[in-house]
Amino acid sequence: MNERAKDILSYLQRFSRENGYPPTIREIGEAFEITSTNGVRYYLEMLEKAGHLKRTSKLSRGIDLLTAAPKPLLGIPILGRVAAGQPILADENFEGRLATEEMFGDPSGMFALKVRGDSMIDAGIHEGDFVVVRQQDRANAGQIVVALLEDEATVKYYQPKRDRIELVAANEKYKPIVVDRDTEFRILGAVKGVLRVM
Amino acid sequence: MNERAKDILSYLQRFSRENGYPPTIREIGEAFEITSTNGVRYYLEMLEKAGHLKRTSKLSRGIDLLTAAPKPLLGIPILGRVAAGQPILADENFEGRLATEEMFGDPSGMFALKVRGDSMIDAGIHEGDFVVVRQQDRANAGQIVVALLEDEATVKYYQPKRDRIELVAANEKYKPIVVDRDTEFRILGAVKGVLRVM
DNA sequence: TGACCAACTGCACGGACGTGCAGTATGGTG
DNA sequence: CACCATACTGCACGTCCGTGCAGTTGGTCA
Repeated sequence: MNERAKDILSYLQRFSRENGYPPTIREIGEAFEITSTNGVRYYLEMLEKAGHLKRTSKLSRGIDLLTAAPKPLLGIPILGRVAAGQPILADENFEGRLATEEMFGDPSGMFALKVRGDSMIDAGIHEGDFVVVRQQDRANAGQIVVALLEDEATVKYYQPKRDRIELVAANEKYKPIVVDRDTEFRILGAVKGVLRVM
Repeated sequence: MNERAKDILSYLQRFSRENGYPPTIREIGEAFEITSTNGVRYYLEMLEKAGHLKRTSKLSRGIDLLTAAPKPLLGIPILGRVAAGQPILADENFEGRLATEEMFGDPSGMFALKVRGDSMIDAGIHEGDFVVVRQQDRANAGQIVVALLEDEATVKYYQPKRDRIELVAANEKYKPIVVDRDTEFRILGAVKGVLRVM
């Protein structure tokens, strides 16, 4: 695949993005000063063989781009070592991207809650933070869970005992909440992350 | 705009997404069992007047969708009050979505760093957390900044004094770092958020 | 110098496609 | 019951568009 073919491919991508539909053979020809439709077809066949697009025969604008344009760099770059002198966003520093998708995986079955109160402050969860929760109705001992206690959702450490469940705060000021069998209680999910916006 | 028009609009969106180009009038007609092309045109005009699309006359597949299909639900839903009985992910609870784009705005000029050490633990920034940083070379007193001190990046409170700068930790164990005029020092950015994955 | 290939031109054909106009079934409203 | 709007049908017209085939141009290599 030569330079001109690549130019045509990126033209196809730009045209599709701007117009919402791909160009016709003749429109491509105009853009590249190819007067014959077969001059264009020559390149389209080339691009199709190279796997960059799929054509539907006899269909106007039947060009389906397979190599989508690279995403506009979603997310915030994560940097590793930052040394003096070199620009911060240099490639050597780059370690990945911060995007909720990447960090927490499939968002279905996940939700977030804004934290009220300071009961989990020793776990680094402050008032106003968002906790990222994976929906589940069971949890392991010691996990931080979101639980529903008499119509209110709370974030606490989960400590099941023989005959009861204790919900322990991460703050000396608060005593553990003891949940016995008679209390309406439900685990909503396990805390998988914390996000704070300042 | 009626129900059928909405159906047609979402068909247009699905078709475009799946094929890379919008359908022709006749293709729409087939999908909705409208035998006359003018039956379809009737709806296209309606949708165009309602501002959902723009048509280029005399052009095959000249449909430009303006109301883009809702994104495939990027991000994690943020819930407000969660009450017993009703399903967690009910609409009434929904308060927005957790996505780095939405929370921190334009990602250009932003970066993230993994925190080492416990010097900011009282500010709820723990070892292993990511701090989200907006690149800037100045900061206000009291802001948490990422600063470059002799080839090492540190996260601290920024406290400028008359003749020196103090970088204060949020942990009793550490004394403020005093930066005088002779020390190589640079502010990399201001901390705008914290993200922890557990 | 002649064979060969890449990169086209030129043209005709037929079907796909948008447009315009006229007409109609259906269901409400005064 | 007439009147009107909605939601179409039916058809002809012209042009847009992809296809097929034949031919040309310029460069390279033996």
